[in-house]
Amino acid sequence: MATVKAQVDESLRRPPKGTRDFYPEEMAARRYIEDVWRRVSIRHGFQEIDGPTFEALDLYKVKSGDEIVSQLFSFIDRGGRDLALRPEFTPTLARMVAARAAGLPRPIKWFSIPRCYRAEQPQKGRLREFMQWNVDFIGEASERSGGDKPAGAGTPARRDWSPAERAELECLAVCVDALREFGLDEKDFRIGWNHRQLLTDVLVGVFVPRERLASAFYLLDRLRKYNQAGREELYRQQGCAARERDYFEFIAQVGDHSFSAWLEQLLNKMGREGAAWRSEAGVTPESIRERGVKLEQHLSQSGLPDPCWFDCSIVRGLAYYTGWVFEITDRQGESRAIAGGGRYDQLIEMFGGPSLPAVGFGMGDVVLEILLRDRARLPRRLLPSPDVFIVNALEDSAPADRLVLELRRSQWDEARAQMVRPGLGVQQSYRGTRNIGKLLQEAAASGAKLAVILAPNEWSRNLVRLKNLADRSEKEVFLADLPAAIHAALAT
RNA sequence: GUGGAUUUAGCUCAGCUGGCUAGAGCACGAGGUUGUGGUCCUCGGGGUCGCGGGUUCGAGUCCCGUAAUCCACCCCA
Repeated sequence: MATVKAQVDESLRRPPKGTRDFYPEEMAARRYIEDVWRRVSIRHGFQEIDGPTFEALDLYKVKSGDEIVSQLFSFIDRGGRDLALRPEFTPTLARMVAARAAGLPRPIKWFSIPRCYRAEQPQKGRLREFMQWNVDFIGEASERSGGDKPAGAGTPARRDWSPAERAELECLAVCVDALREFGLDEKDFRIGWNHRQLLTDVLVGVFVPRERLASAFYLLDRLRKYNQAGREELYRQQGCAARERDYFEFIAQVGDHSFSAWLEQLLNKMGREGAAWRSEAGVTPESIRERGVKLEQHLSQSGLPDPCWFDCSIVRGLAYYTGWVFEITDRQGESRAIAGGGRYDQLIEMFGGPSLPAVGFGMGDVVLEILLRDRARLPRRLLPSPDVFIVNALEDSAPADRLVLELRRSQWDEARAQMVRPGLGVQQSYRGTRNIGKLLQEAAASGAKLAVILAPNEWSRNLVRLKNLADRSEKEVFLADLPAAIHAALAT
């Protein structure tokens, strides 16, 4: 063969920045993760959907604003349309729900496993192309809040919400169930929750003027990540008064605790300072406590195997979350977020649909896989194994080739319209050697449960040897009886 | 987009302050005992030392640039 000069530059020999090649091992790991996601979703009664990999650029501006564009891979098609590779699935979901909302049975319980794209600077756990499991529970309202209209612009929507909420619980349950199925438990992850309205009410009541709420949320999001000096800098930047700074410092010392304990601490501090609760719209410490505790009890006493902690630092940037939010983080790592989501009651409406309440969450494959590898929780053997490995020690290769194809074929009974015998996963060696020892070694490495040995002495009597690779036992079988013998051996 | 660290074979790495044809283990491939398993032995394919310049008689080693990776920012849907 003539040699050809390479036509590609060195830089073209690597996958583009922030993307991955999936060789068989990596592909098997990805499939394993996706299979768990899919299996658990279906078990919990969710149906799978998907949409286009790219959408109109404007679709992503609806909820995230213009600044999102710099973080998207966007392009213009030949008709001059602005398009973008999907950075997330929620806008597509909202579009799909809005388009058929009238005809869909409620609640709508959908999940998806889309490939998503973000033009970010890649880091550990953050790539430019990744898979993201999305689970959404749409149409199940908080009690007596279903048809609510959003409150006037400027003030967050206030509704007579009730913590007795199934959608929140189901989303959390399916998420935790998947993590459990991956072999993770409370030593590996921590569930934290917060509530937009609840937190707003507390902040306003205790120490934050309403016009400084946005700044307060921003601070809460970051307090945990900074040391003392970093926090002081933040307070200065945000123009915090001494009293605000004092409260934030107090709040920053968060650990695992219940909502009521957290609230109690704040109220005690207020009491010591002789400060008064700033009452607005009839919100009192007691009413807040009652709501928070009710939600907390609902989440923690509904059979979830893991405790849920109140965590006011979970803000989740998105403007579209309207109530409960949650985040599951890695306990041992640097609090990497494994999954996160919450309630977004106005989003479907933003995309032109009816007012439909919804709860959903996302979980990416990148952080999850790193976590599973760290904890050695990926199954040892991920590559698919054949059922049978044919070891050919005959001079001729034709009989083995014939046997391989025969065993691989399934058999369909036309008259009874049913499968009589399923095809088997069969491999044989592509090497030239007839050394049975080496071939058996290859058979064992393939992960096959059985080996069929074709060798002259037996072959001359129409016999083959059927070997169980696990316990190394073997027996002679007539060629004609082989399929039945294999199926019998596999069944045990 | 900004700053820091790193880059030698497919993987993990060695290569002292510049000096023979750049190495090991694992992995991969071929073979050895005329028919039974992760062993052993032999042999082999593989590296423009990330890439490009510079200094030097001489650069894997020193200097500059650049790319990629990781980390910290920004951002986090």
